[in-house]
Amino acid sequence: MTTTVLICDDHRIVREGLRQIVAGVPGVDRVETAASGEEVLARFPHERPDLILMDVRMPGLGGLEATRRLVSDNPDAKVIMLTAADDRDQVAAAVSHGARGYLLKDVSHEELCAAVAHALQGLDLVEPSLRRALAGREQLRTMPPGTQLTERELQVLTGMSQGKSNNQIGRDLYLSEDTVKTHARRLFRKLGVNDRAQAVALGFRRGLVT
Amino acid sequence: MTTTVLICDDHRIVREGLRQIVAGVPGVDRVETAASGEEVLARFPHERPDLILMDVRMPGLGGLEATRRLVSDNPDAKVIMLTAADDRDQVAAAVSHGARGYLLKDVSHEELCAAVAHALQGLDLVEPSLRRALAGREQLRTMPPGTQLTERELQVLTGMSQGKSNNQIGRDLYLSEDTVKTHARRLFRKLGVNDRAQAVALGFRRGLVT
DNA sequence: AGCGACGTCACCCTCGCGGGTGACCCGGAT
DNA sequence: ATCCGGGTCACCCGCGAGGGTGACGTCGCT
Repeated sequence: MTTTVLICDDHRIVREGLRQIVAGVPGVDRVETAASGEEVLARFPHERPDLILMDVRMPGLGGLEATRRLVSDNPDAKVIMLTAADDRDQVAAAVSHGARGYLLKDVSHEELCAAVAHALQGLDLVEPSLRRALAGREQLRTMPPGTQLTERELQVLTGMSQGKSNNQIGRDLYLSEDTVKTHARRLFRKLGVNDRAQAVALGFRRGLVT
Repeated sequence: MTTTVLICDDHRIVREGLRQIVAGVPGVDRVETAASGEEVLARFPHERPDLILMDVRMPGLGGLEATRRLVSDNPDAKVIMLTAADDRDQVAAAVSHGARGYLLKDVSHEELCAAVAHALQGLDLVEPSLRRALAGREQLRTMPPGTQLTERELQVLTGMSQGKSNNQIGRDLYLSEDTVKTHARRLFRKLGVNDRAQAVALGFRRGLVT
């Protein structure tokens, strides 16, 4: 039985770098690469990799959404999210979306090897420096729906990030301005912000909008 | 005489990946790595690398500002910016800041080797797919001061991206709210936007704020 | 049948935002 | 000496944004 690791990142350089490192891990027989979350979803059913290393920040389907869908369809999939050092929000979100663990992108060669080896043995990964960020993990998993942005709210936030007024957003979505304002108020509450500028900033930082 | 390439990226994985590739380029004798723009500035005078590969997106001193300062102090420095596929604004900005060229992060192994080899021969690099983005290069270089954000304006924009009101920004910077509003108006004009939400979005997209 | 989340819309009210304009000071370039 | 860019501050004005509240419909779950 062969052990396969699938690497997913939109930057070829990162893919190759990871491949070089992961290929040297004892017990890893094959290393595959994918350039997008969509590709992972499409290939997983056929290739059944034992472990997936996936970047959070990707164009199109982001790492979070890709993981959520993947794990939803394939509960046995093991996903380790790769993240920059500064997006703890995304890390917490990743775990709540079904990732088995996460790694900072600036881990050393050795740490990465060890992490992959551990993950292949079925262990979940928690980077020490960010352990506290996961203290609220259970809260995230069992978080009442009231704290996740709904589709509509995300559409309104996207409109805001494009500099549109509530009225313009309403016309785009075939809604009244008052309805847009209602969604705006609700998403402000969920994000814990007071105005659209803050919402846009937080949206960018959390990767909700691009 | 040895030929040295200095790689600068905040992610160790990317550094190692690039090192693997660049080390194989004919004519390259040494490959050094740095984790931040500050480190490059500090080490350049002593090590005098023949070529620097620098990521645009880095915490602290960004790739753009690091390049600007480096080239300002050392006009003979050769810098190639590494950029994601979607930030053309930053590419144009990079060139205007003194970079000799740029590469998309998902270039192939071969393209990267060829690019490094060319750069070491003193040629500037222009990725075909983004050549048009540089049509305005001269405009950028000779751009009248009226279109670059001033230090104050950037401070105000930063405050906006942190969700602060004009009043709060004023208190932070020891200015009156009216003065903040004046800076806000001016930076809106320069960015071509109508409100702070648009300004924040554009700021994030152009890498002016993080 | 009841409940809660979501979506839609409306009304009121307050306040900060953004635009326009004018003014003064400073420093560097011509 | 003059001009211009930048910084600082002030006034007025209109409008959109944001908060509060209430309402009604549709789901899906229990």
